[in-house]
Amino acid sequence: MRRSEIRDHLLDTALRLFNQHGYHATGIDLIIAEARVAKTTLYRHFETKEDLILAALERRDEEDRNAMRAFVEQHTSDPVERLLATFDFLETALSDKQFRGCIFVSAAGEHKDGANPVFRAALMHKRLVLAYFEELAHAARFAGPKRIATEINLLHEGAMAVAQMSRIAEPARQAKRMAGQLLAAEERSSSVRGEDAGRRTHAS
Amino acid sequence: MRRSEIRDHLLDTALRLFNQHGYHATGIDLIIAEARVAKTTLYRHFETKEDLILAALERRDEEDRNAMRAFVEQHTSDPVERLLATFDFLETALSDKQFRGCIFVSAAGEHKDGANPVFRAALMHKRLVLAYFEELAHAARFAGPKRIATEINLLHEGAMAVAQMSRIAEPARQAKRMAGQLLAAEERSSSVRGEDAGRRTHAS
DNA sequence: TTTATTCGATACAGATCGGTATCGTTTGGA
DNA sequence: TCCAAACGATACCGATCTGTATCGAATAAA
Repeated sequence: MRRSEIRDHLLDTALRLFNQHGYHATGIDLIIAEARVAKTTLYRHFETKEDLILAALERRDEEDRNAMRAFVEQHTSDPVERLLATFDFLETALSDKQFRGCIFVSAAGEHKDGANPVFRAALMHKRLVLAYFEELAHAARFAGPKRIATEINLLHEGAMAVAQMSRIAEPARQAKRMAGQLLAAEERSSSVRGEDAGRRTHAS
Repeated sequence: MRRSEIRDHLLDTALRLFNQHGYHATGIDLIIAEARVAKTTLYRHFETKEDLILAALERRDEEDRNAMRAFVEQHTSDPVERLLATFDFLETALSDKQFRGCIFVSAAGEHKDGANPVFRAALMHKRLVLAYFEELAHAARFAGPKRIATEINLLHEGAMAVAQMSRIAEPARQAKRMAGQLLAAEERSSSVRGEDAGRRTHAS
């Protein structure tokens, strides 16, 4: 394995174990055993365990948001449908047998101090996701895109929290139905091509 | 302190520290230091740390659900308003400066194995809360009380998850507005006193 | 007042934690 | 081909973890 491959492999392994057991419960010794790497090697790539956690979260942050963007954009071009398509993407995540809750929520839950770097990294991810929802809400010409985005976000968080314990993907579908109903009642400025404002959108 | 007082005091202290630092990050030594109790005393009341966690969760489970019931029932007698009043109760919880996320979600997040007793205790709490929502939805004569209850539940979970990171209580108010809007569109069987079915409920 | 129980204090056991030091081997680039 | 860097393996460090053992003092009921 080349140097960059080892680093990636370590991040993959760490993320998998963090998701499976949590952050405190996952020891360095377990990570290197699963990754089949010497302890010295790990500490040559990451100064501390916290650095490893931060690197893992940053990687997943970019991966997740890129994957959601790609999924949504190739799924539909209608701006309102794109907001709803985020729940389809969410459903694929919750459908994973290995899903054990949002790793960023768990990270924040195990590092509750607001000044903790891990907490701040998790918070940053949530802000970026919210910004994407806002971008979609803006493109859909909703009257209050910020509020719409926070509503979509709240539904996402709710679905993930419920699925964390029930271990089923249904909450994603339910959240999508709720979002569809809420969005249908929202005012939108008419588009340049004379689309109806506030028309009822169908939830796929 | 009498024996029962010590036990209660230990549970109080443990719950406070679990909420502040998490479960793994809170050591037995810290708990006994904060509770000003000898280690032998703690282990005379609880066999293991896991037993302490379970006892703490069970206590909070009953406390929380009783408090919500009491809050809701004395707040209004209208069944639909009672469903919405659960969000007012939630707001009081999120307004606490010490709120760092739902302790049951955190417990499940740190004990992710579905067979783990701590996970199961957290799951049980969530089921009982959901059952209460279902009870309220049934009393409000909604056509699909089970679905209504899971929707209310999803909004609660979403508000708590968002508030865990943003550290503000606004998500509770937003969730209430969303719930009010969703419930207003739901069909209800007319009550015996000839109340309007499906009338619009105002969100306080 | 006696007696059994519970308490606090402390020392300690054994395991595990994150992290370092050492050293021989492998490997990739100049 | 040579050399520096990165590798694996392993022993080790001090700290911390959960949990136990010991023992004298406090306490409460009979």
